[in-house]
Amino acid sequence: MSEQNPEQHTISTHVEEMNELMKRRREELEELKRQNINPYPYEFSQTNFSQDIISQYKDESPQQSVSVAGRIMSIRRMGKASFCHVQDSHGKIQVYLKKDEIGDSYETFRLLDIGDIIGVEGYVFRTKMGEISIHAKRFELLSKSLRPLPIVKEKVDEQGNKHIFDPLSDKELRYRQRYVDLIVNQGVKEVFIKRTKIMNTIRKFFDTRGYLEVETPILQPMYGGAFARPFITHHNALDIDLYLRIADELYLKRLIVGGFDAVYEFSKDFRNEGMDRSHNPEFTMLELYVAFKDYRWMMDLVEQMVSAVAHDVNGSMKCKVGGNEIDFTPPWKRVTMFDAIKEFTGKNLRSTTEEDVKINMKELHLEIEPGMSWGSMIDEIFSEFVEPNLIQPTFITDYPIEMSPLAKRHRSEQGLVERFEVIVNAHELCNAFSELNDPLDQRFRFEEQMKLKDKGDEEAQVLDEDYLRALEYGMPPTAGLGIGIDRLTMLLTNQDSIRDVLFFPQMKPEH
RNA sequence: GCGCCCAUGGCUCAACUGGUAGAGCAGCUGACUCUUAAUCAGCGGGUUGUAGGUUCGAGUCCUACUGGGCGCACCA
Repeated sequence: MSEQNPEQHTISTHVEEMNELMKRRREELEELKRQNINPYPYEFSQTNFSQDIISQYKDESPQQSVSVAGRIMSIRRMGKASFCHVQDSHGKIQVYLKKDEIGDSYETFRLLDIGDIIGVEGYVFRTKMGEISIHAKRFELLSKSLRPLPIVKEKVDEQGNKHIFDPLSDKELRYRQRYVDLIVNQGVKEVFIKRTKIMNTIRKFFDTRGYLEVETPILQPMYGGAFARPFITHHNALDIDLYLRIADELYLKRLIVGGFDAVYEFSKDFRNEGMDRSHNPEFTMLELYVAFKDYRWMMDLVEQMVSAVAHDVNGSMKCKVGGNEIDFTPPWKRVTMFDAIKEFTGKNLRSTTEEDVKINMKELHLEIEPGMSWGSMIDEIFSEFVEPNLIQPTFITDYPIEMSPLAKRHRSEQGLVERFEVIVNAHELCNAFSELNDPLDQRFRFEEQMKLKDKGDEEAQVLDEDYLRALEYGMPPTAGLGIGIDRLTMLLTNQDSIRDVLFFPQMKPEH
């Protein structure tokens, strides 16, 4: 039955689910076919973009012929002449069609709707009311739309301010049907274009320094490089379970062992955890590893890179995020974790015992959960009392060793590792350390993690024997970095939900 | 996972303490060959997320479910 003529499908299925608006459009589709107009032709030679036409128009110049293609976003019919706005990938332009000019096809235009995609050929002119428009000589239907689009109207007032009326605001519809959101909501595209620009700028920044972009496995026989519960899948032919990566860290460092000086990857990572404004089950992490460098060097690099990206994307080192203005101009403040805690709690916890910290936790009214180590309590105090206060980009350095099984012991501070995070707008933006390359210490740290795992910590890391084998061959001193691309995009585009920087955020099934 | 809030025509929203659903835009018919949130005249469109319950009567109250939002937890 696969040879059925598509013609026979047109009004067949799902008629009962259709409302009158959709039925009406199918009737128009039939009418177009009856008139021998192909509602879905194969190509159109589009030579101009709406925005270029508008920005390049000069009243004195001779008539310019143009050809644009896009979606009809509004129609104003006045008997034998009509105006409509056509939206292409760059913007919108008004089109003027009159019967004297386009003849019989004016009747075809009567069968068109908001949402239909057309191609228009004509010349550019300015209307009496002052809007640069296209006087159509000819138009062609390029795709008939069968569903009514949400109608968003806008008005530009005398001061040139745009007023949007009834924007499509239903978040569920916007996320589930992002295509509709992109069509009708101005500005949504901009966020995603910026997202790509951010990644391109980072790529350029690294490439000019000779760092190699690489790809490593997403399906891993063993997961590692972060604290998180993984997604599990199954390979039928091998009959083994595989994990979707939670990080690519251990693979990139294997490549450093293999002799690359610097490798990076934009890594789609997957973590089987709760979802909220800053967490999507799949997200994008940039990881970079550079041989013969340490975390101090990495701080300078991060400062340069992020400020370059901010400037490239927004044309300024400063950007508005919520109610704050964030200034990415280097140098950023650098403060150790313990100095930061002292600054915001008045407590010096650097040379304390586990018992001392417990007393301080109580004084600060924080709950002590069973099995909390010295390091995890310090971390808790930090996230409660320090992090919320850090708005401008700030390097927090030198973390407790328990929280960082892949980071190198601090060269001079007992119980700490050489690690930093950058906090911006009260959230972690990146995480970096001098990488642990002592294979014996790494084995010891993995074993500590395994003990936690045995105690029921589902997020403790697992011992990776092959990774240890790689380290045993010798890894040079290395600096490593991870940056959440989604969160960086949120910052630079002033979006407060990760769903607004992902085209298709994870949603529960519709029905 | 827990708590709070939300769900009404294609879209944006209304409907006082429960009285049997209304507007704007979009759509349709007609008028209009420089309009622009076009205008003018007329018309149609809803088993109010789903399933139960209370009531003479439920969009409105109750219960469960589904989906969404926010917060908390989890989140290295």
